[in-house]
Amino acid sequence: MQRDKKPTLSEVAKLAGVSEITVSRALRGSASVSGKTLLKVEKAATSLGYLRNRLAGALAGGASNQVAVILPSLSNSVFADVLNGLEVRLEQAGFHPVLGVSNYDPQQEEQLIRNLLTWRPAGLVIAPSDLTKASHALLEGAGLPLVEIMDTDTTPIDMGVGMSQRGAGSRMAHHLIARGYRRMAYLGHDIVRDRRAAARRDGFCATLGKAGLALCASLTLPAQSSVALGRQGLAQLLSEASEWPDVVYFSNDDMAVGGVFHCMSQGIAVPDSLAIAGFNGLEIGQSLPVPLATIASHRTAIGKTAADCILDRLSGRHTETLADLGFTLIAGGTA
Amino acid sequence: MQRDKKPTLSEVAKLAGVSEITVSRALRGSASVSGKTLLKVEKAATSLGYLRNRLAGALAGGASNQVAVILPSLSNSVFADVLNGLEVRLEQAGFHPVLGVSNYDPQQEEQLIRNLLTWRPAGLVIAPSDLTKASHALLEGAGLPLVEIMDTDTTPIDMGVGMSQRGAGSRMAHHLIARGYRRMAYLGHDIVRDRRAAARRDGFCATLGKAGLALCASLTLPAQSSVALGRQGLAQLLSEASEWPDVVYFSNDDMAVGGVFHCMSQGIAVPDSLAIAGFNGLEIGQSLPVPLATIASHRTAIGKTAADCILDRLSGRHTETLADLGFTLIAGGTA
DNA sequence: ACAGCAATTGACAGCGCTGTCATTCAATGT
DNA sequence: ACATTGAATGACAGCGCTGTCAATTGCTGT
Repeated sequence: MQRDKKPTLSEVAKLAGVSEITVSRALRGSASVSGKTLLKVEKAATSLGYLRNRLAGALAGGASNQVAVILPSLSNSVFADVLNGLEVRLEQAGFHPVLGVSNYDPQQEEQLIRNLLTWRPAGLVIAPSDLTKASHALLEGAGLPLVEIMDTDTTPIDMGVGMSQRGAGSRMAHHLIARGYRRMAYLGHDIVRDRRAAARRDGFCATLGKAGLALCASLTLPAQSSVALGRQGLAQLLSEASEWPDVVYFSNDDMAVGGVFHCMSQGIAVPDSLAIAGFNGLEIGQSLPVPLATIASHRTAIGKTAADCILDRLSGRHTETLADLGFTLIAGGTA
Repeated sequence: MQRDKKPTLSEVAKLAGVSEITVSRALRGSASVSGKTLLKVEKAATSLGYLRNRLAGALAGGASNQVAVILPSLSNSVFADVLNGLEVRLEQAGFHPVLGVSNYDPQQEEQLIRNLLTWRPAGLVIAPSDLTKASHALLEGAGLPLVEIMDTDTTPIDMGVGMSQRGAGSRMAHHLIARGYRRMAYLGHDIVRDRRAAARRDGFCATLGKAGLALCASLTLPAQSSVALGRQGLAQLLSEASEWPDVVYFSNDDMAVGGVFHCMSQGIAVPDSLAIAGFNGLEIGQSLPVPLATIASHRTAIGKTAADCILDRLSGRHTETLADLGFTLIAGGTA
């Protein structure tokens, strides 16, 4: 590892026998550089192993090519998918995500926003957990393309990409009612922190209510969602419930898959003795011996679309304020 | 969204009635600022909504607080875990990961290294897919703390954190032999691109060989690993195999879980008719009705340790060249 | 041959901050 | 009382690059 200073523009310029600014233009692919000088410059640059310093470039020119991304969690594969979609699109455009994870903690989220903004990113994508007043103010005053992702139930500050979480919950309620289920139970993970899971639950319950129904059992576990939690949670729910439910609506597919596993290990027939429904449309759920009834969220698309919003805005193109990417019911076989 | 220029140091200085450098020192928490001026400065800064510009700071001072992270994929939850570990540690220290995903493509990887280095990150963490000569040269000449993660089978350029993939394969072979299995099959995903999966397979086969055994069937599918691929792949493997194997060693847990699902849906008793082993120790495998036999890699720890390596090096502390975090055999119940 | 024009190239002045060294000033020791 | 010290503050000069505008060049048409 050589510790020497990296070569600078002016050294390349000297070697190529042109001015710094010409090197700068040549290396950035400006049109107003003749083929001959371009060649000279490129030769000089590679022979010196020159790497431009984008810190300096961004400071001088304003454009940063970094996009701040704030997610509430990475253990949840949903956000990994979103990040994946984001990264792909950003990379295509020569941009890079700078990542922050808030752990569903508003304070940490605010700190993250503040810190990431100090890098003067070209844009900011956030899956908000719960914005503090200060967070809100920071975002409003940031003066950069800003996309709030994951749900469309609230009005975005600048742009929004996602789906109606409430609507998804409602849709599943309609579906389960239509399938003839009546005794419905809910099993969720930490709903206080995951406000989108809470919105799905609310939508679900509201639709039940309109049909004159109500949850016959409900359990919310104060922990991160996981397959193990779903499995253990279903055992608890069933042992505590006063009556055996027809169907359990889980806060997401991880939990629901855990529920399916519990049933398998206890010999509970799914869906005949107990039906199971989830949310997200994860691959694992669809690869089960009996595919999971769920609602597919278009996670990767959300990431891609969010990236597009930022990129479009930066290139001056028109952008929608709110992109609702919807969701897709997967009837599956478990409900 | 106000588009106005952001307030600068000198405006804060003017308002606080001190010099720019004093503001700079105050806001960075330097010791040599009196309590009184510190207060004045902080008041002025908040009243203006001042956010430091770290672009300028890094350019002037050299220290960047960004760490470049290059991973081959994000769809694989393994890398999401690693990234998670990295992010947690970096965030604690006030650093941020800047992400690049190479898709197991050496060219893209090289491009990524080049691009990310232009941001003059404080360090670089890479899960190499396959470094080109140019990649290698870039990394060697980068002159920054550099950690190669995931496997310890090759000598790192600077620092390495991971485990022996070959050793993990070998360990599982020993285990399966000890359990009395003899007719062993292998089912893997795209091994040409995933050289770590290939290393595990090699280690597995080498150990079989030493015991006078060989794979009785083997199938490598040219696709990204997934549960669905494992499920479909096992069906194919079994239909093509000349003899029924005792056990199938899968390239990872995703694939293995798919294998378990295939068995479930076909009524193949696991492990009595067919045993199944994987790699990674994913939560899903351990939540199955019968927990998966596998080898747990310490993914989050790898991320954390890699971050620590960077941070330690930056603060001048001594760092190991190679940290082997090992792995843990989980006997499970499927083999 | 010469004005007129587009294509190239360059000089200069910062972008907003921090390292370095110099300065100020009050507190200390004898 | 006076030199000595340390704490607190400031002046200055860049970090490496790019936007702006000016200067140069080589062509064109007449």
